[in-house]
Amino acid sequence: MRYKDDNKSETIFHAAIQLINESGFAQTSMSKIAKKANLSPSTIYVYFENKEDMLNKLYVTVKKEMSERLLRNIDESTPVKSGLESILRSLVTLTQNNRDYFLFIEQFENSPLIHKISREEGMDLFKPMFDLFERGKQQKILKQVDTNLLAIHSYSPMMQYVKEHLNGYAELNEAAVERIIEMSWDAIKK
Amino acid sequence: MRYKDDNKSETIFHAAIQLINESGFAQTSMSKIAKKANLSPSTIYVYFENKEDMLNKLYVTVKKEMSERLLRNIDESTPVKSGLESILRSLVTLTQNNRDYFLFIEQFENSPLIHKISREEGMDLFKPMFDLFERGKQQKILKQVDTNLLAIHSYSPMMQYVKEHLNGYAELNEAAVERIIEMSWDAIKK
Amino acid sequence: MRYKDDNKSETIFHAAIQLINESGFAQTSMSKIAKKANLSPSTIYVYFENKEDMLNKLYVTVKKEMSERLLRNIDESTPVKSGLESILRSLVTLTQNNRDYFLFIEQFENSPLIHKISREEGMDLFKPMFDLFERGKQQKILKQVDTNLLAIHSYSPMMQYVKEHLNGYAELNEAAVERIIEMSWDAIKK
Amino acid sequence: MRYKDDNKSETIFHAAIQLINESGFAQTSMSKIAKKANLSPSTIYVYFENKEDMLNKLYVTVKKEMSERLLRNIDESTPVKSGLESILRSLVTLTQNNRDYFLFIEQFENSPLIHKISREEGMDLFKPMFDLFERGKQQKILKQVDTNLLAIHSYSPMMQYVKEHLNGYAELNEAAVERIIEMSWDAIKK
DNA sequence: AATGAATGAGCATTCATTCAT
DNA sequence: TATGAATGAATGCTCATTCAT
Repeated sequence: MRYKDDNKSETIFHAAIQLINESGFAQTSMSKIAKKANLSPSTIYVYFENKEDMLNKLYVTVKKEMSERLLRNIDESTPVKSGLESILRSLVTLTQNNRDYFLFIEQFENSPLIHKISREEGMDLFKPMFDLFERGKQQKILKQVDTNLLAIHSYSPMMQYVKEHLNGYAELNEAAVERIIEMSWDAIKK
Repeated sequence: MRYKDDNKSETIFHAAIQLINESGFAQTSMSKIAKKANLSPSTIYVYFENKEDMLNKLYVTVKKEMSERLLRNIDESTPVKSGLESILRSLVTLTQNNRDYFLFIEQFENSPLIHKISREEGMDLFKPMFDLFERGKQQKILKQVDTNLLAIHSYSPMMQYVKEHLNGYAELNEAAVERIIEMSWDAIKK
Repeated sequence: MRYKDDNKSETIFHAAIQLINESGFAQTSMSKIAKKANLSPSTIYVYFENKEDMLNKLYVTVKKEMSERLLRNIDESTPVKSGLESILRSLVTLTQNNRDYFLFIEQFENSPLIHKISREEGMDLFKPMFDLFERGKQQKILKQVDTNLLAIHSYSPMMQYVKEHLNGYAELNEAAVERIIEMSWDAIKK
Repeated sequence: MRYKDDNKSETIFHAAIQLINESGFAQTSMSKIAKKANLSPSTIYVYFENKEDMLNKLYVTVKKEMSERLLRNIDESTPVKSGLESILRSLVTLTQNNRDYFLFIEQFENSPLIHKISREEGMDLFKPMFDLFERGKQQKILKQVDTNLLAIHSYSPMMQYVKEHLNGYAELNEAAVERIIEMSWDAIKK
């Protein structure tokens, strides 16, 4: 008897992400994914309940992978400012080196196809970042506002910047990255 | 001979937006749109070349409508700070009163189904906002950085905040709106 | 009040024949014909009851045009042998100069879309040729067999030859035409 | 895993031929074929790429079947005259016993829906007949003309005769068959 | 007579999924 | 576990035709 093959599951993931990024979820059929992954369509159903389930698992997996790498360098002892810098610089590197993953996530960030539960699972992963800002507030380094507002002002601008570059509208630029970090800091610092 | 009915085109738009928001583009068939719009499926093809064309036209139309309303209150004489405030407050009001439009746009902001040309058409609409920041730089009120960075720090955080509320994660809150405007201003002001 | 325009009818004919020859009846829609003829689809229905009616009228008209030209040179006084020659040579010239007409006719010669009555109408047109052979039998120049058999041996081979050339399989060749006439004559002569 | 069923392919063939003969290719939808063959429409696509592909495969298959049966009785030792007789008599029998096949072939003999390559594949099958005439020329029994002309004068008249009967214009008649063979022989013999 | 808009019916095809092995 | 065959349901779209002017 053979066992489920983790490798196969990953092969499916990669095929799916590529196709979905290229042509969208609607245009990406299970057969096409199967063909790209060199499998039979029915094999996909060994690993996922159905197409929607596959998408949601894909979403959570990728999001987890990305957030772990993003937050890998910070812990409870990281100074707030250098924590912010680390996160934002990692964001730049990560998105540049994992264009596929990132585009995929963005595509579904606002889609009704992603279940609320998957979305929440994805958000929980960023808890360490929230902890960082919490700490900053306690240390009176940051503004005494809702932590979520600090988070928003921290990552949204860089996210937006990075997104514009992935879509190919301009070259990413080290000086700009530096500026954005400073500006975000100005927004949240006391 | 019968005459084309501009109304019909709008009816299709509304039916399409609602359905797409509810279940996504893939799950929204032309027949379903037709049924909701009380039309024959073939009539849709009198107004649009195909499904993709419909989506793109929808995207540009909605984006135009929204940007016009968003920027309606600013002109070349508006002081920079009150311009920013006006835009951000309008953003809040608009998205609250036009939840459908806004969710629709967000859903396709990162989709490969939207052609580059539609996306660019959409971006051009925000020129007045860029002009405002340009002016702020000349008046030495704002940081001397790339105007795009000023723009990013101005609208991304509020956009993100508003998005979280539309998705139903929290109640929108006037004090928070106030805070976000201040924080964005801190980010971009000299 | 305007009157039906014979010209328009012909314009439709030409557009239809061209499109049908290129892609077949199934692939040729009324709209496409209308577009090629620079008309509204509904205008076609002023001249024809429906698509099938149009096809049948087209068939009979073209067949009539062709048979008239084919038999134009023979009458009751034409000697049998030169009558045969005239017809067969005309067949060659006609098909070369009216490739479109000929291909169209061939395409429907065996189609269930052509009504029996149209087909019979088409056959009646060849009466003068049958008369010629009748005369040949009376004059004891031709074999005393059913006239239809004489007809068949006269035109089928040349028709086949000509057809092979229209389909582009070989260059039409004067010597061959000469041979075919001789051979057909051998087949029917006493 | 299920296994492909050659039978299924034939079932589809038969259903298709019947429907196409009755109402033409345009009027014969894949669903109708499926229904007649007691299959799901999608199953047809397991066996054929698309409707056009199905038609072409059908054409070549039927043509092959017919030509094999037509030429089954002749080989390199068959005397020319009896070879001709055998072929023409087989033609009569075959078409009478396989009306469906024959009508189908005739219907598409001049259709642009049949690809050049299918047509050529069909023509190659008649090589043995051409060999027979080649031999007749070497033995100085037949006229020293292009072999194709001999072929044309041999089968076109009988083909035409047989066609007229399949279309129901007259009863097929043994004496006439005899005559046609003689007349064709007169046309090609030295 | 002429026509652009409108449409219900239907089409070829694809799809997510299940079956049978 | 793995899979190619099979399929009912659905899809985007086109069509012949009619409507309304």
